[in-house]
Amino acid sequence: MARTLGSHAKHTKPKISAIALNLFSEQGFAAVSMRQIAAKAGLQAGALYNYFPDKQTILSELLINHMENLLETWSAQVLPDEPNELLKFFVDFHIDYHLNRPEEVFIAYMELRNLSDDNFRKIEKLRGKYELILSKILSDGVKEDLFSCKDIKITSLAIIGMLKELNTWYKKDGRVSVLEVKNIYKEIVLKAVS
Amino acid sequence: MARTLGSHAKHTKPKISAIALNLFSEQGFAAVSMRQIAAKAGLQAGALYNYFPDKQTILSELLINHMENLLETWSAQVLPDEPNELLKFFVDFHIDYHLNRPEEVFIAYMELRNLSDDNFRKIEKLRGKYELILSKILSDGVKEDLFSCKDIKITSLAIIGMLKELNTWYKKDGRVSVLEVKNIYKEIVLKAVS
DNA sequence: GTTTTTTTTGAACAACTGTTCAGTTAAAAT
DNA sequence: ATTTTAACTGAACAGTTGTTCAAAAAAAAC
Repeated sequence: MARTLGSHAKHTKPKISAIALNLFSEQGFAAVSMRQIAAKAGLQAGALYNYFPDKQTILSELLINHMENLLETWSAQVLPDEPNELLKFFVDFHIDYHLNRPEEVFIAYMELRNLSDDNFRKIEKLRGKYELILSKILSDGVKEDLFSCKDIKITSLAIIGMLKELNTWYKKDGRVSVLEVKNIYKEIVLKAVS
Repeated sequence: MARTLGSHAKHTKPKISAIALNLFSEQGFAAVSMRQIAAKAGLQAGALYNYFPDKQTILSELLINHMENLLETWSAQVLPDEPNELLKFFVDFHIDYHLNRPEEVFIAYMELRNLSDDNFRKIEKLRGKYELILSKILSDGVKEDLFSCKDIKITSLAIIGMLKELNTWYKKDGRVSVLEVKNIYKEIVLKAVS
């Protein structure tokens, strides 16, 4: 067998992705050049085209992987049955997952307009799935008369929006620990649907 | 008196700002060129430099004006005394103001990294002032034993984050009216600090 | 050690970038 | 009607952009 496709690529492609993620989140997609990415990877710009057909694909792969990874990680969790506990679990999970991936969160939020229509729809679909997880938790809770809210879909979006905001200001070495922040948010969320 | 400085500029400068706002919010600061802005204003790129010393200043003026305008508009409101009513008033105000200015909100969120350190600090300061409005409402309510929350600053950020999220999905011709959305959010916010 | 295949280079392409500025146009002031 | 001044043009500058591709290098397979 000849040298298998990507014998080196196995190392190089993820490296490029990681560097691109870092640069995109720092400077924005449009402000980062292929030469910049290549330089940090120890390559010439042309070499990037062995791994990605164009610049946009580097971004869309990052975004799609991020969302798919989020959903897969959720699926792997062992969930509590009781709606109150499950809602708290969701808040903890969301905060943990996102605070540990600030760069992905940032570009997922900012760079959607740089995607092709196709890739944009893919992301929207994945995002919808995630929102549905929370909507399901809320509607189950409402059915059991444990939660109360005027509109489940909007409440889901509001809660996720509130959680996302965390990423824009939270600093690990700040005034409050992750544990404290989680407790504060869990209290707010639980009261919001009470 | 000779032709006063800006006799024409009075029309042209706001026009440039409006066009830039539109383009920045659509494509992002880095992706928009001076020639693009100029073309939409019926000018050559060079003419823009009669009104702005550089590209970044177009952006920073937009952002600073947006925040100052927000604070001034708030100051001009006649506020209710009672904390519950005041909090509801704040939610209504925020939603009204921001849903009517989607482009400003978008760039205020996305393009901070394109500012110089100086301008960035200015924006942060203005933002802090706005957060303080909500913090004050909450702490007054807590004093009167009407509200309860673990951490006033974080709760303020969480609420503002939740309200901001609205701008990312709300469509005027969608399933729910602005009035309904406001009511839903007011209920969530009031319960969250109960 | 030779062949085969993958990976990378480096130059080239045509277009675009923010910004400057001498020179032109047009409008207001006299 | 003439002067003064603001507004704008259009070309130029020096650099960067995403992308392509023949040729070279490097690594695996035989």
